[in-house]
Amino acid sequence: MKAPAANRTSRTRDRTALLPLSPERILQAALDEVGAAGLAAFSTRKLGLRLGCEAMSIYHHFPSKQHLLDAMVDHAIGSIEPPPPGLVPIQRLRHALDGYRAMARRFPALFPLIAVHRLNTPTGVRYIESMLALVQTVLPDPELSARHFRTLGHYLVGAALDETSSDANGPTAADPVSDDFIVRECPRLVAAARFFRPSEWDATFELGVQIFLEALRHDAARVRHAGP
Amino acid sequence: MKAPAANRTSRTRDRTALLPLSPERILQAALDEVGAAGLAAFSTRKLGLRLGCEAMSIYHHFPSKQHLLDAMVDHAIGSIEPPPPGLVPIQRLRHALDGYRAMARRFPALFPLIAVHRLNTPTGVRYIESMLALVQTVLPDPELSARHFRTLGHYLVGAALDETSSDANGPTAADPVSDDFIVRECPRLVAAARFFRPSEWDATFELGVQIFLEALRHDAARVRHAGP
DNA sequence: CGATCCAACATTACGCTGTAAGATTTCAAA
DNA sequence: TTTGAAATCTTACAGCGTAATGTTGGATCG
Repeated sequence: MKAPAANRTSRTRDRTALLPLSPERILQAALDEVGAAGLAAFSTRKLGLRLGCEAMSIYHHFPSKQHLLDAMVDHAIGSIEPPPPGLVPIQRLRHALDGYRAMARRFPALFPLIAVHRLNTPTGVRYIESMLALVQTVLPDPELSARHFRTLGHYLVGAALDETSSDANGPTAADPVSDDFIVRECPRLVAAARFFRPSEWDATFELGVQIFLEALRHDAARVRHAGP
Repeated sequence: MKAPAANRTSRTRDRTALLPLSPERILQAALDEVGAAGLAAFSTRKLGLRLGCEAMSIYHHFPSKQHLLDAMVDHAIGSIEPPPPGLVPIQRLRHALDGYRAMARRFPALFPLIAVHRLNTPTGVRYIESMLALVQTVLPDPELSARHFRTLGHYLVGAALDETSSDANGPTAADPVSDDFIVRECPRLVAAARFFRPSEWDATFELGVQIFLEALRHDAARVRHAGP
């Protein structure tokens, strides 16, 4: 009364022999799928298709789709390269900032999720701790270092979000404004557009980093001057 | 053969008499619904429930849910208060930055969408143009003003996103790290947590603004000194 | 007046989603 | 070989956006 079991069995055996399901393989496939089709189109059924299994089989390794998404974010955060140890603190901080941006560029389709995600996993808090430690090395004052760390983070997330979401991932306005309108009403925007192109992103990001590091140095000198 | 028409008709008459559907009313109800239940739970059916109509009736006023979401973002951007005109440029810019943050706090549940949204509507590009004009008033150089505008925007979005998404809206890690772990492994984070509380957000945001405005002033002076 | 037309709203239906519940298969250990 | 547990599949359900189609009530016209 049921479908031919032989067919199903053989497929299953082939799969389990060649491609046993595992959290690692599922995670990698999920990252591939999001990278290829985008966050919005990511579904357990499509992931099952990519993995060669049914959607529900995934739930044996991840209790929910949210857990899988969390694992993806965790993987991305964990993939951020630590700055090289042989440099002065402020240069290590610079590398750390570049490392975060590089992560965003490695996972552009996932980044909108990363930006909004609370980093309350071991990987996440460890990353935060390491960045905070780096800022405190440059600026030992507890309050100022905490605030600088926060504002630096805000700039980082904002910049990475802009660079990744303008890629192709963010929702596009359903009826965008015409070029005519922009040319007619926004002369400054038209003139500045030249510096908004992707080829200019590196330089613009660098300017922001420069501004923050300069402010950090300045406050560090001020604190050193005020008290021991 | 159909359901009693009298019942349906009377309900319809009551509704059209008391609450005629319109884009404005739908938009307001949508903003209320998102504010109350969050972006993730926002659906055309629930919106219909709130409006006292069927889900499909909404489509007579908005061609798709995406159009409605775009209208919400547009409304939020359009609600940003322009800075008072009687101040020196840098103080107007300061007010403009506060105005953006105030908007984010007015629409915390919607902001994750705003942050990722391309502002390519008349309202959006006009807002960009006005902010760019403000930056150029302080720093006339075309390239530097364009880059400063961008980095300022990145900081603004990052800060607002952090303040709103930590509210309650962002996805929460499915199995968060224990407090024990944090206390054991992240001494700096524990020490700094005091400055991460919501009561400290104003001061931290102000520090970031200060840093950027100081950099703007500095570059403006540099440009004035270099050429006419 | 009745006929006509149309904007506004409702109904139904389709394919998609996440996932709960239960059946089934696979495989190692006893 | 039997047993037990782990891994996978099947089925089913409620909810989603929305295409297609119905229905209705009021304005416009002869």
